[in-house]
Amino acid sequence: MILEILQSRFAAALTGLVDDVQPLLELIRPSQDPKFGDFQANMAMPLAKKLSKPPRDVAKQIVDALDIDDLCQPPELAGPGFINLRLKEEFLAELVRKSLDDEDRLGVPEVEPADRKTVVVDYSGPNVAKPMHVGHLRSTVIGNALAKMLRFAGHEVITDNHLGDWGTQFGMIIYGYRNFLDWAAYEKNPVQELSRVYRIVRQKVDEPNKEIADAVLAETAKLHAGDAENLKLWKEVLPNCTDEIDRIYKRLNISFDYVLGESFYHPMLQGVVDELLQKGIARESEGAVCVFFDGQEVPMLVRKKDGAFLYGTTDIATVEYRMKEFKPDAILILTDFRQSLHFEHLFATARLLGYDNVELSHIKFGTVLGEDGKPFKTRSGDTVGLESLLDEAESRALTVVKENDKAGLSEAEQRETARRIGLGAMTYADLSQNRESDYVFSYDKMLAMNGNTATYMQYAYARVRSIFSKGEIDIDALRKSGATIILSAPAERALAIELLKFDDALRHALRDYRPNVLTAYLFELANRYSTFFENCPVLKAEDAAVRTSRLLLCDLTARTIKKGLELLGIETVERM
RNA sequence: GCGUCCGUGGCGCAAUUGGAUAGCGCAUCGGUCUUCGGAACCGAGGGUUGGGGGUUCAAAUCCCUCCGGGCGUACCA
Repeated sequence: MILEILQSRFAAALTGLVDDVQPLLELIRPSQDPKFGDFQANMAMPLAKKLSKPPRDVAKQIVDALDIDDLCQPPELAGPGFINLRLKEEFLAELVRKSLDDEDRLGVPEVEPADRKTVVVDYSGPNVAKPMHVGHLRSTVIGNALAKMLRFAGHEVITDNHLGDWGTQFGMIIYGYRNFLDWAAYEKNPVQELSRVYRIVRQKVDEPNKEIADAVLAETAKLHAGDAENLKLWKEVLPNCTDEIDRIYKRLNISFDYVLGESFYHPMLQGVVDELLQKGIARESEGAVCVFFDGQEVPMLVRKKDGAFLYGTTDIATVEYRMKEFKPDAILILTDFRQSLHFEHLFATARLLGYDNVELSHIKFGTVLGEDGKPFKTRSGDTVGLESLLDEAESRALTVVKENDKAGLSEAEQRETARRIGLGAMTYADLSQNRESDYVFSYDKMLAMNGNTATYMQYAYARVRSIFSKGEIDIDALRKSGATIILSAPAERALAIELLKFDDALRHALRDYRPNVLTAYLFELANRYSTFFENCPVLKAEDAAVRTSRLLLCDLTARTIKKGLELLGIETVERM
């Protein structure tokens, strides 16, 4: 909010100097050091180059043309041509007031109607044949956060879970079902037993055991060709798998607008291949049907020589379906970065098909690694199931909750608190890291509750709330009072400025689809609040006006933290 | 081989995409409490941003080169 206002003032001062002022306005930023003021404008240097004048002269020229006295102290020139701005208390107070009065959005504006997009967010996408594991958490948690943030920003968001319910892994399941199934175990826990036979087959294929590998491919091809027996088996097995997955989503508190798995697109695949051939986009090579790309040796295969379709075929069908059905401006697909080449190929093919008016983005993220630096497995070679991870998170949280409980929570309240804290810790661990980096799996790290963690923020939130309950404050009356915001103490001022950066943090996070920008902001906000909390007594403030003002700052802080965490898919607690 | 991503205090990571003295968490050491929740706060030590060269008023960021690593590289997803 601050930034937009400053930008409009600078825009006025810059008119006539360049054709396009927008890139220059981007160079107005929060100062990293308080001694340089609150914000700094860095456009004089690049502009000086264009005008071939000394940068300090250009800076001076900008400052002279700048009408900004109502917002800040006289701008200061520094270094090669930085323009440093220190905001006036009244201006900050006015903006804080606006945010306070904005019930749902806390002063964050929605995107302009012209910029409003329809965005398909494709995330999670587990293979239904095997239990979900830690690797799926990244796609699920990051996708969920981005979808929420985009929605809050004012975009039309369509979430779609592209289940892996039709690929070669099903050939393995079918083969395993026929040859290795323990019926008693299957009756008892179908998914666990299916995943056991899946692992057996998988291992044999990897050995490699050519006979079994061929048999698996044959089962897959039969399924895809419509073989009645295999289809029947698929239909028998699938509901068990999806039930299992749904249970986990429920626990993670995640839902989708659509769950259109690979099998949904199967009827369209032949058409896709025909279309690609017909338009001369694909051709036959070594018995397979392929799309080749300029300057690249490896093609994307859309039909194998045995007639079966592939990942790429399904994904093209998916793009076509989404374009027809949803008419999106953007399609975001969240997967592991190891699939980068595939998506380059897919998007290039989509453009060849004429879909060039849509943003197609592969939102990639790093791999979850074990301590050996290899993709994560337990000692026995299994992946860590998501459910056991959730259990662990909650039980660790419960221990901490019990140790620290001073509020006298009931047993049920303790459990619910632990659930929110444990789940929040896990979610936050994923979101707070730059998504493109790999990370080494560790319970301690994932479930940490000190430092830059969800728990720290939840704690900050609970502390704010406790002020209101302790003081028996009527929040509605307080908000409606229209009381003056006073920002004379440095900690009050710093907190207010941080609160007003919420919309900037969101915009920045969405620009690169990076939730960690938002977590960093929230952490900073919680820090500022802690400093404020230490230095500025609220209930025992020196006079009534200061007390009211501080209560309002507390209120806005609590609401901002709550909203921010909510956008990340993390719940808050009133007491902990 | 080719493509691609990466290398930042002991460890784990940031750095608003080229901006001022590279920040934060953990760990280590020291300090703060008769005040609203100590799951807190304040401070200290620790860095030639893998090496070298270049572009620029300005480089962790861009270019070249070398070293080290991850991933991908035709019928898995």
